[in-house]
Amino acid sequence: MSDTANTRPTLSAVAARAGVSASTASLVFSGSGPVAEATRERVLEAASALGYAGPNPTARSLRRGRTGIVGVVTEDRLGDAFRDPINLALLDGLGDELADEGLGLLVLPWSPGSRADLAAAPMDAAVLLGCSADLAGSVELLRRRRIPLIAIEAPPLDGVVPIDLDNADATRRGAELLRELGHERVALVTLPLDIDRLRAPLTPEREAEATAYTAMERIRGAREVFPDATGVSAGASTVAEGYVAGRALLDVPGDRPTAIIAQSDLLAVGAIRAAEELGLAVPTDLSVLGFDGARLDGITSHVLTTLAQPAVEKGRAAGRAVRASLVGEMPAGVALGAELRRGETVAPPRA
Amino acid sequence: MSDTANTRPTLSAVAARAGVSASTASLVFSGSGPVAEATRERVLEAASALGYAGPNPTARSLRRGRTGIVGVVTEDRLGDAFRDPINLALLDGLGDELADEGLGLLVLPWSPGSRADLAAAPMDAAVLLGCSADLAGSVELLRRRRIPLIAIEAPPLDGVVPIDLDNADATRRGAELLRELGHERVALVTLPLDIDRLRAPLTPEREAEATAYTAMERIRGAREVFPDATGVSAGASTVAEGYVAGRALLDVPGDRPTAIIAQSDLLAVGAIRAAEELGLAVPTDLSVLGFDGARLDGITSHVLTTLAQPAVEKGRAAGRAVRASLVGEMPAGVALGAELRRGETVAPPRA
DNA sequence: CGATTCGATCGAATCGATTCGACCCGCTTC
DNA sequence: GAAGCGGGTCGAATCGATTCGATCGAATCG
Repeated sequence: MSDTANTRPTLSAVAARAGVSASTASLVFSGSGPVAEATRERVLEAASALGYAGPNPTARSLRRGRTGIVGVVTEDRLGDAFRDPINLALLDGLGDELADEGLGLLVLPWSPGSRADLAAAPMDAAVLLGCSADLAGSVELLRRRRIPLIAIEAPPLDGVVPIDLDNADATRRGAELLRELGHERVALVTLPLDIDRLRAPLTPEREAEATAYTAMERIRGAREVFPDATGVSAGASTVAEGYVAGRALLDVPGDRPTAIIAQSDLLAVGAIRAAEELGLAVPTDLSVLGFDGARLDGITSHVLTTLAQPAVEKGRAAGRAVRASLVGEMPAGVALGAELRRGETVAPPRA
Repeated sequence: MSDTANTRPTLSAVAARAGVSASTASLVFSGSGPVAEATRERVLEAASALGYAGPNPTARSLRRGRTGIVGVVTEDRLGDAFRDPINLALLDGLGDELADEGLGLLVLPWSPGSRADLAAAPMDAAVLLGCSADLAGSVELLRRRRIPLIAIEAPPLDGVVPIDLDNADATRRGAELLRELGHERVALVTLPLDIDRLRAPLTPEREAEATAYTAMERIRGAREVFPDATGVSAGASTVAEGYVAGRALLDVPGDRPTAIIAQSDLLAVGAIRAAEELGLAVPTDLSVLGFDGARLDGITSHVLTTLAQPAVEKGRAAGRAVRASLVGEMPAGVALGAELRRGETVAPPRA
C-alpha cells in the first residue's frame, strides 16, 4: 500500500520490485516464454502490491503493431445507426465473431466534414456500414492508412472487401410475385437516397444523384419488373417515415397504386398504417411488400410479406473477413441472398 | 509512387525525405509550435508522396498518454444492449457530447468471465451502462487501471462518478397516482433482476439476491405506496416479454390486479397487448403505468401514462462527466429526475 | 567426463511518435 | 555595437511495453 505512488505503476516498476528484469516480467504477463514458477509468483505478488493492472494497452499495441480494435464506420449519430433492427442484427453477428478474437468495436459515426477521427482512431481494420454518402472519400482516407477495409453493401471499390446482398435480384423476385398476382400499378417507398435524406417523390434527377447504393439497387430490381414504377423516398427507415410516405402515395385523387414495394419492413409497417387509416384493407385493397425480415418486436400484428435477409450472417461474414484480413489473408468478398418470405400482406388486386 | 514501400511510412521517413528532423515534421502535423511556411509545405509534400496517412495513432497515444477512446461497458451482446430505446437515447447524448472532443466510443459487451477485454482495452475513461451483474468485480478491475469511471444508475461505488435517476421516487409518484385513482390491487412487471434474467414471479428470496439496481429501486418506490405489491420479473425490456408477463399476471383465476406498474414502456405495451387479448380494455378494466417515455416509433397506438426520463440528458451528463475527468477534475455526480407524464392508460378501477 | 541441450533470465534494440531544452540567426533597442 | 529577443530547427530523452539473441548454470547424453 505505502509504495503505491499516485502515478500508474509500470512493468519496470513491478520488475524492479520483484527483483527481475523487465523482460522477464513481461513474459509473466504475456505468457510467451518459460518462467520459473517461483519467479512468476514473485512478479505477480509485486504487481498486486503495486496495484499494477497489467501491461499498458497502448504500449503493447505500439510494440505489437495491433490494437485489437475494429472500427465500425456508421453514418450519423450513434443512436440513429442502431435504431435500425437490421443494423443491430448485423452488429450481433459482427460482435460475436470478433469477440472470440478479443477484438473490440470502436464506433465511428461519420459525417462529411468530421473525417478527422477516421484518420486518427486506432484500429486494425474497419467495417464500413451504410456509408451511403461520400464513401469514396472516407475509403481513400482509410486506404492510405493501409488497414483492411470491409464494406457492407457498397459499390465495388478497389482494395475493399465487399459483403454484399442481392438487393436488386431479391427485389425483382418480390416484384415478380406482385406481377404474377396481377398488380400493375406499383409504387416504391425507398430508403433515403443520400445524406440529405430528402423525403420526396422519386425523379430521374434525384435518382441520378443518389449515393445510397442499397436503395438504388433495390429500385433497379423493382424496375426490372415494373419499368415505370415510381414512388417516394423516405427520410429514414422508420415506421413514421413509412407512414408519411404511405400517405403521400395513397391519399391522392385518381388511381392509387394497388401495391407498394417498401425497402424496409419498418417502412412497410408505416405504409400499412397509412393505408388502414385511409380505410384501405391490407392486403385486399393494397398489397405491401417489405424488406429485411428482421425481428420487429411488437411493432405490428401483420405478418409481412418480405424479403428476408440474413442480417446476422452478414455481420458474421464481415467479422470473418476482418479476422482473415488480420492474419494477412485477402478474404474473398461474400454475396448473400435474401429470401422471399410469404406473409399476409400481399394478395391479388381488387378486381 | 516508386518509393512507396509496402510498409507503412513513418514520420521519420517523411522527415528524411523532406530534409528536416523528425521533430520538425511532428510539429507540422500536430500544429503545436512554429514552422516556417516553406518547411511545412515541403513536409506535406513529402508526406503525400510517400502516402503517409498522418501520425500513427498508437504511438501518439503512448507518448501523449491519451487514447481518445472512451469505453462503454454494456451487458450482453451488442445488439441487445442497443435494442432498448432508452440506451439508444443515452448513446445519442453521450456520443454528441464526446464527439466534440474527438473522443470515440469503444463498445465493450461484458459478460462475467470475459473480463479480459476490460483490462486490455485502450481507453481514457469508461462509462458503465446497465452492468447489473457483478458491477463490483468489473469496477475493481477498472479502478486498478486508474481511469475515470462513470456509472449510469448504479449503486454508490467508491471512486465512481454516478449519473443517477430517481427511480424509486419516480415510481412512488406513479404509484401514488394509481392509489389516488382508487387502485388497491397493483402488480409489478419488473426489468430483469440479474444476469440470469429469470422470467418468474417475484419472491423475497429472488429480490434478496437481485443485482439489478434500477429494477430494485423501482420496486422499492412502488412498495412505498403498495407495500404488498408483488408481480413478475421479465427476461428483458421488450414487448414480447411484457406480453408474457402480462399473461402471467392477468390470465389467472380469482382477483386480477386492477393496475400494472411496468418498469419500462416496452413492457407496458406488452402487458397492454396481453390484457386486450384477454378481453380487458385499457384503461377501463386495467390501468398500466410505464417507465421511460422514450420514442416508441410505431410500436403502439396507446398514449402511455409513463415516467418519462431524460435519457438523452443522462447521456450528455455522462459525457460531460467524462470530459471533466479527462481534464483532471473530479466531477460531481448527477441526479436526474423522471417526470410523470399522464397519458391514456390509467383510470380509476372499475367499480 | 566432455559435449550438448534446455530452461530461465537478462540486455538492448525497437515500435513511432512527442516534447523539452539548446542552439542558431537575424532584428530590434538602448 | 552589445545585449536582448523570438522565430525556426534540431538532438535526445521519453512514453511502456515486447522480443531477439546472448548468456549461464544445470541436467542429459554418449
